[in-house]
Amino acid sequence: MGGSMLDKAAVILECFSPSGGPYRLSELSERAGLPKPTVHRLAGDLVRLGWLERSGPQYRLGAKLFELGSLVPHRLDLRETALPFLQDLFEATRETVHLGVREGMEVVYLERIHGHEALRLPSRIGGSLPLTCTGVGKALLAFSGPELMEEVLSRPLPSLTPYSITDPTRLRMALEKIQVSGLAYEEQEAALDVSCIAAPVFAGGTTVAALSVAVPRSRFSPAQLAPAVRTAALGLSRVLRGSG
Amino acid sequence: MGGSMLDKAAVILECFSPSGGPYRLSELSERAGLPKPTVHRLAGDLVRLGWLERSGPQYRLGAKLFELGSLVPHRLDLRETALPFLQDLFEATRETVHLGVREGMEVVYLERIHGHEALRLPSRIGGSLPLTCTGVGKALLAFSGPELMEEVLSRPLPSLTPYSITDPTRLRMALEKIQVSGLAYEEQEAALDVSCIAAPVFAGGTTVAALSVAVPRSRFSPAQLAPAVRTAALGLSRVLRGSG
DNA sequence: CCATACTGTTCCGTGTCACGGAACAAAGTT
DNA sequence: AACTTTGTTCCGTGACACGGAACAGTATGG
Repeated sequence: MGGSMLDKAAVILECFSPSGGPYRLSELSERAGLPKPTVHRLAGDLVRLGWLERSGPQYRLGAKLFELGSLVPHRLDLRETALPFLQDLFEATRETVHLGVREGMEVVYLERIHGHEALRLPSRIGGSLPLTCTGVGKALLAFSGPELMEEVLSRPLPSLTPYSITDPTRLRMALEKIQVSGLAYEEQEAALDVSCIAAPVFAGGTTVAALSVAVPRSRFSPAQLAPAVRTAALGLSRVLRGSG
Repeated sequence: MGGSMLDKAAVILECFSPSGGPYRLSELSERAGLPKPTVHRLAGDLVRLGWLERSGPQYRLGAKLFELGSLVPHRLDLRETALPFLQDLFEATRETVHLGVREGMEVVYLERIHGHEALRLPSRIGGSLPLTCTGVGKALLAFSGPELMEEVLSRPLPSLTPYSITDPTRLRMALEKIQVSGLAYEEQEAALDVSCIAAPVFAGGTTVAALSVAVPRSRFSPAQLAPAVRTAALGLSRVLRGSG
């Protein structure tokens, strides 16, 4: 473990997650826990391959990774078929729209579209967050079977804000409400002053994704948003059913 | 060259570009030009790292690559700030919208948004095409300095369709028109039955990107589209000027 | 049912090339 | 100018990547 050259390269690349920011050789060496000459050599190789880029003393992730990452098949397909529905949802609400899938005990965001307003959020395309703190996550969790739900509920619940639900009993009740209504609500559990409403996307009998719309708390009006989110999720589910 | 373990791993991963489709061990071995046991061992390592995924006998690109690829900084920043303008452009035209940057003698697409209509195009997020055959490419080429233009014009011009411009003289004239008008037109040069109109995006005195709208030939009406494309490109340029 | 032609996998002796401490150079800091 | 930290080169050692060969599964078809 931690032996081969590939492992070391992977450790170096993962130093850039999630911050992505540029690092210098020494910082990389420290973060990766590898001796400096080793990082020097490997980073040089990675630059040669286009997986890292170097400007002066700064290393950053390279273009080749973007190219390869864009080809990851399951991600690509879902994103492509979902995009029109996300567009519809955006146009209907003019708010920030998300598409996410479950990966283990986390939600990974595949797409995120928004208008000119900033809306500071912890979500990022390709980034992951706890299932329990976000609208998309709760929608996924509520419809991914009781085993996973119990598994998640049995562990300490992470929190992103003071409003994140950390009490298993409260979370269980919330999830049951979601199962009944088919819609997940979230208020300031992922970011302060942001509320969110999400709906699951089904295909072939299982939950494959969820989409959501996030809005500033002041503008949050569930009655307006709920139908749009539900419509988009159902539309996407229908198309996925047809092709998959 | 072709020596170290990393190089071999890179060769294997690049087998998935641009088709992305799943491959079996033997196919990988052949495509990569590496002996079967070697690919077996390396692919196993790559799976362990999350760079590849394996379902039965099929190998495909893994989730970790998507995650890392989404963090590539220059790409991420530009995409994020451009998105609202792409949305505007999409809403104004309701047609397929592209954002691309130049990389060497090719255009790389960073974003591509569209509605429910399919519109078969060779462009793909993360994918690259010749500068000379696409609207975005021609816009980038026309505003990337005379050295690059001459360099490109001095080489054989690739073609994606029978309508792609392969005559250097004709291309030079087209580029000069683009320089004057600030808009690039393209008709069926990248895909049959698809026309396109593109505009460059400037920041800090250089051309950093271009955006375009692609429409079925039957619906192509430059007078409608040109102002929208120009507006979006100028808006994005202004914001980039402010923050870059 | 066995022959045939593939696949994917394990084995293992060989030799290469990755390794990282140490020494050096370059660039800041006080 | 003395000192600290960073980036880079060197090189002897030994771990481990290598891939041919042999084996084991799995589809085709006589």
